[in-house]
Amino acid sequence: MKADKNLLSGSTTLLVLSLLSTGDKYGYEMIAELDERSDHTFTLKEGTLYPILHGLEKEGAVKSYTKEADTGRTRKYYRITRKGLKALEEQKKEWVEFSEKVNAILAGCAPALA
Amino acid sequence: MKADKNLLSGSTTLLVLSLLSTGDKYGYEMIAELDERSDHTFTLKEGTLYPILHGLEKEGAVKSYTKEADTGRTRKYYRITRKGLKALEEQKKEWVEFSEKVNAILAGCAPALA
DNA sequence: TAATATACCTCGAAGCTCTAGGTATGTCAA
DNA sequence: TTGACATACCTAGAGCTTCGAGGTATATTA
Repeated sequence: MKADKNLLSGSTTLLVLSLLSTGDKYGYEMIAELDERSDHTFTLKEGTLYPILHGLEKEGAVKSYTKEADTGRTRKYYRITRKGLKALEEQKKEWVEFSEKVNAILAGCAPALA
Repeated sequence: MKADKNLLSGSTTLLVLSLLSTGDKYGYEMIAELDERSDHTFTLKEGTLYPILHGLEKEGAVKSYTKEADTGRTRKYYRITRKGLKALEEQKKEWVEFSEKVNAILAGCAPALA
């Protein structure tokens, strides 16, 4: 499980932007959706996600607004910007190249021990 | 480029063990081989690799021995152990699962902006 | 003989995530 | 109505990983 945590490092922004590309979402919702859609592999902690969202907003990749839910509770929604979409495309491309190269290295390694 | 650095995080040990599974190697050699086989995507720094090798040796995943090269220069070779091979298999499996899940999330995201 | 490449090493800075705390509100059961 | 729990947001500091920058030493080559 520890390895997963480290692997996750570096792809969290990509995952968050990817989520937001399908529609506006609020923080708590993103954590639940990522956790569910990854079968509990990507279980972002709040202490991880919120700073990331603040950072993305500061660099203009997302914009936030508050909206009241049916429950009466106030939520802070995030919407991806054009700039964010461009960043998403770029990071997606980097991820594909990266993963292909890791797979190429792994393909060249010896098979499992008997 | 920054993203690559972060993506690399967490997969370095996997890559190093993978290299060693094809034969004994010394540090400087691993750096060059990884760099070349990845088209300069995985350019491990010495300050990164040597501490990793020391850590792997401490936990019994590799063993080191010195050997004199034809040039007369002394090199420190590393050999992967049975324990290291098991770790490699495990990390390989984790990587495959992880990358598949990232791809699944990405597949669900909106297409590129026009 | 001086510069460069090889080959090893360590320390402190920087970046990212997590842990652990805090605040506040809505829901539901006792 | 009150206490527990889930929802929903936030931050500060610890921990882990990589990198940058430096150091040491030897072989090659100009």
